[in-house]
Amino acid sequence: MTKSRAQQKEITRRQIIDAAFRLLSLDRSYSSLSLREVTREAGIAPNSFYRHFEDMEELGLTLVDEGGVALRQLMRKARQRIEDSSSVIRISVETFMEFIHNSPQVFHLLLRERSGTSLAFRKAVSRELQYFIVELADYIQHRQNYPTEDARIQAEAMVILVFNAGAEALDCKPAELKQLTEKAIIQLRYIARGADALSQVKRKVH
Amino acid sequence: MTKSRAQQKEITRRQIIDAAFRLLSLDRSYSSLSLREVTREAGIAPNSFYRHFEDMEELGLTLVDEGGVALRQLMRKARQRIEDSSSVIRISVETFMEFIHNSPQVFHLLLRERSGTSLAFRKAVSRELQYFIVELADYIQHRQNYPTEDARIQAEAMVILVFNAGAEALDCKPAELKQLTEKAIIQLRYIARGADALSQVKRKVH
DNA sequence: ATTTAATGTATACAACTGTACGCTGTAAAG
DNA sequence: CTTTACAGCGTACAGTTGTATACATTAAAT
Repeated sequence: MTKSRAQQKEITRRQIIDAAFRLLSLDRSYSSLSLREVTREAGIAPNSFYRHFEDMEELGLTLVDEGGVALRQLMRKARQRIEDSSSVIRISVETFMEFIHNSPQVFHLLLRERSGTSLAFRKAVSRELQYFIVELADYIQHRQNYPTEDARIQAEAMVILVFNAGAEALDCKPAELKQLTEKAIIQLRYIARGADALSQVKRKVH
Repeated sequence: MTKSRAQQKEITRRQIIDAAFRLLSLDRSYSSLSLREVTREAGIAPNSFYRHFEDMEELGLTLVDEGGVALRQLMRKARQRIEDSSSVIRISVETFMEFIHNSPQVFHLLLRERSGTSLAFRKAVSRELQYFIVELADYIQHRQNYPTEDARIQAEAMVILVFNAGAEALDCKPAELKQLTEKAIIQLRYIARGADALSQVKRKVH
C-alpha cells in the first residue's frame, strides 16, 4: 500500500520541524537559522518549505507550540509525583530541571524567543508561561486562600525564578546542576514564606 | 588647529558605537545586525570598521561594557536617593524602570545577549548582573547580618525579578508601566520577608 | 479513463553579506 | 624636509540568502 497524499505531507512536515529543533543549540538560536539551512537538514529542496509553512516565522510559532505541549505534559507528570511527596516546590523545580536537561533545544527556543525580535514569538512564549502561572496561582489560592491577585503575583515570581534557574543550567557544568536546583528551591521558599507573612499582615489590618 | 590623529580615531569609534546602539530596538537585536549595516548607519565605509574592531563580537562586548557602566552610574544615584527615603526596594526598582524607559536599547542588549548565542556575550552580561547581585547581597548582609550565602541567594532572586519586570516593561503600554513596577516591588518584598522568616528559623535550630 | 490539484524539484536571480587588496591623504616620527 | 604609519575609501569577489518560475510526478477527483 502506498502512502496517502496527506500522510506523506505530514511526514515531510515533521521532517522540517524535527530538523529545526535539531539545529537549535547553545550557539544557534532560531532567529539565526535560515530557511535553506532547515531544508538542508530536513533533506528537502528549499522551495518545498513553502508547501508547509509560509514563513520561517510560522515554523517558529509551530515549534514554540510543540515545545509548550511537551513542557506541559511533563509538568502534569510532576503533579502526579507531588501526591506522593511532601514538597511541592522541590518536585516541581526538579521536574523542570530534568526537562531542560532532557530536551535543551525546546528550552533554548522558549528562553530566547521570550525576549526575541518577533512580537508574535514573544506573545506565544508568554502564553506558555501564563499557562504555568495561572495553574500555580490556582494551586496557591486553593491551598492558602489568598486574594487572587496576590496569588498570581506570587506564582509569577516563582515561574520566573525557575525559568531563570533553567537558563543558568544551560551554561553550567553538570556537577553544578544540583546546586543550581537547590538555589531555586530556596528562592521559591522565600517567596512562599514571604507571601504568607505579608498576607497575614493584610488580614489583620482589614 | 586640526584634530590629532588619536582624537579623530576616537570620534569615529564613537560613531560606530553610537550607530550600533541606535540600530537596536524592539525588533532588532544585536545579533541580527550586520557589519555593513552598522557602518552605513555610522556613515563610514564597511572596511573602516576593521580599523576599530576586529569583529562584530568585539564591538558587541564593548556595547555591553558601556551599557553596564551607564546602568551602574544610574544605580549609584539611586543609592543617594535612598538615604532620603524609607523604602530601599521601591527606590531601587523605580530607578531601574526609569533607566529602561530612558535607554531601552541598552536594556535590550543586556536582556537578549544574556541568553544569546555567544558565550562571551553571556559571560559579559552575567558579569554586569553579578555586580548588582554582590552589591545588593552586601547591603542585605550588612543590614540584617544573614549568612553570606543566604544573602547572595536572596539578592540574586531580587535582581532577576527586577530584570524580568524590565523585560515586560519593554512590551507593555506606558499606562501599565506603573502597575508593573508595583508588582515587582511586591515580589521583592515577598523575598525580603520570606528570607527574614526563614533565617530566623535557622538561628533557632542552631 | 481523463482531468485536476498538489507535493516536490531544479534552475535562476537579485540582494546582501564579510572581507581581501590596493590606493590616498595626512598626522606623526625621523 | 623626508619618511613612515595608519585611518579611511573604492573595488572586487565568493558565498549565502529568500523566493519567483517552470516543470515532473502522482494521488485524488471527475
